[in-house]
Amino acid sequence: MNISPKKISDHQLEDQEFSINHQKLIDATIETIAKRGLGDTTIAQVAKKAMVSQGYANFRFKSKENLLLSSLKFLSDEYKNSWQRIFEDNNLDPVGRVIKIIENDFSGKIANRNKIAVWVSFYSEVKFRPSYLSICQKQDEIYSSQMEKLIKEVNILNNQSFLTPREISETYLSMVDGLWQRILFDPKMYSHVFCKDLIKKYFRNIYADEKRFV
Amino acid sequence: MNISPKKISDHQLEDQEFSINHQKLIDATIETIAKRGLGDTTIAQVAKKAMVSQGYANFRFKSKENLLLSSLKFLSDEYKNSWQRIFEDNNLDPVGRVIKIIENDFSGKIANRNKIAVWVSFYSEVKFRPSYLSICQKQDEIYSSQMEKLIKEVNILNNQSFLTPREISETYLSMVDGLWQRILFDPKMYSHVFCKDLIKKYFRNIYADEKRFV
DNA sequence: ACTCATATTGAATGATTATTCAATACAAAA
DNA sequence: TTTTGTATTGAATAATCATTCAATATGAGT
Repeated sequence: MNISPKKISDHQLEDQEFSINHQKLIDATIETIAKRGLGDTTIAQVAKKAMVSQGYANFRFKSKENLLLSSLKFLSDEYKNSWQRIFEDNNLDPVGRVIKIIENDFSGKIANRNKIAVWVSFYSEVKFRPSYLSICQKQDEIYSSQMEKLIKEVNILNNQSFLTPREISETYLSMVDGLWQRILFDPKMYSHVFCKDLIKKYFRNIYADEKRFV
Repeated sequence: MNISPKKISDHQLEDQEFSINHQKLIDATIETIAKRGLGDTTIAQVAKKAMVSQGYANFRFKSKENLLLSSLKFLSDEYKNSWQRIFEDNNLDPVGRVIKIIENDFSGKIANRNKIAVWVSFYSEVKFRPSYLSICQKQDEIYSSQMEKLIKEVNILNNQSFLTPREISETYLSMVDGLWQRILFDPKMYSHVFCKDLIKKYFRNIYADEKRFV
């Protein structure tokens, strides 16, 4: 892999979003990574899948690095939108929101094998590319703190005090990451139903009276 | 005629794992992946670190792919040896063994940031390289079934029946994978102590009377 | 129709890197 | 010492790819 970074300004980034080709290229990048892996993803393949010329792909994103970064940003935003909506949903009580969060984290849109493959590819490079880290980390911090806040409400309503909201929230987050990774290994065994049930059982064990965590 | 006893020549002995250079190259490969990532690891860098010529590295392992595979195998075996010993330790009661397993999974030798970086790099390629998958998967299955057996013993001794051994074991394994990944993101926050305490608290919540899970 | 600005192409370039192999160092046997 | 077989080197090769850019297409304004 041969990447020479080339920074572009925020102004340029915004401009790009209005282009159809911009999104076509990002979609093609994600598909290609999912199919061949980050290391074997070339601009030529992405451009071909997006049906533009190779030169154009590079011209549009200034560098391969920038194309990858934009793709990670896109995935990250998509995920964030999905859980943001749930945390802000006032029609649901705290437990109802927790259940929606679990279901979202193992929905077909989020926890499918292709998207997980892309996530894990980027994760694996996080140590070497600070730009990847900052995108992933910022998102994770918000998710983490929102989750903790939500669990605090559940704890109060259920008179649970042995485990702190922080502990429950951290346990949940690490289980999700771990299960996603396991879906990559063995998608049959780690079906969405299996993963959701495992996590619900974890909560049921904590909140014994809450029958919705079956 | 005096027939001297047949001697096995040095080069035959050294053929595989007995060679010093063999191990030097594997160590150098792991160090290089940890430092630069799988995608940016070149034979030239590995050879330089191992202080042999580039041509020799390739000659010895036949291909880069094979060198990577051997390195993964080495890491995998090292990990396996560490937990195998604990599962077989008859001096400890079941709970004692569980605690040792947790401590091993977050020991400096196993859960350091370099080794995790290497693991995650290989994990991320598992979907595209069946040879990686088979090495990781086989090991994981044994670990998984041993853990389940161990938890079964703990469950019986502690009259715990709401959560099945399988569920507890799967939860533990996914938490470990998730926490390892998080160590990569933020090694300060996810210290070994933090990770071990989080997991022990999980067990303490299940086995309320077992004071060793502090 | 013509001009000019922008969008897009695709072939050429240059850098990187796995792999090969002829040449050499080395060591053991004769 | 000389021979012989093996270990190791490092330079050459060939393949892959990101990146560049001169050429061309497109389309809006006049």
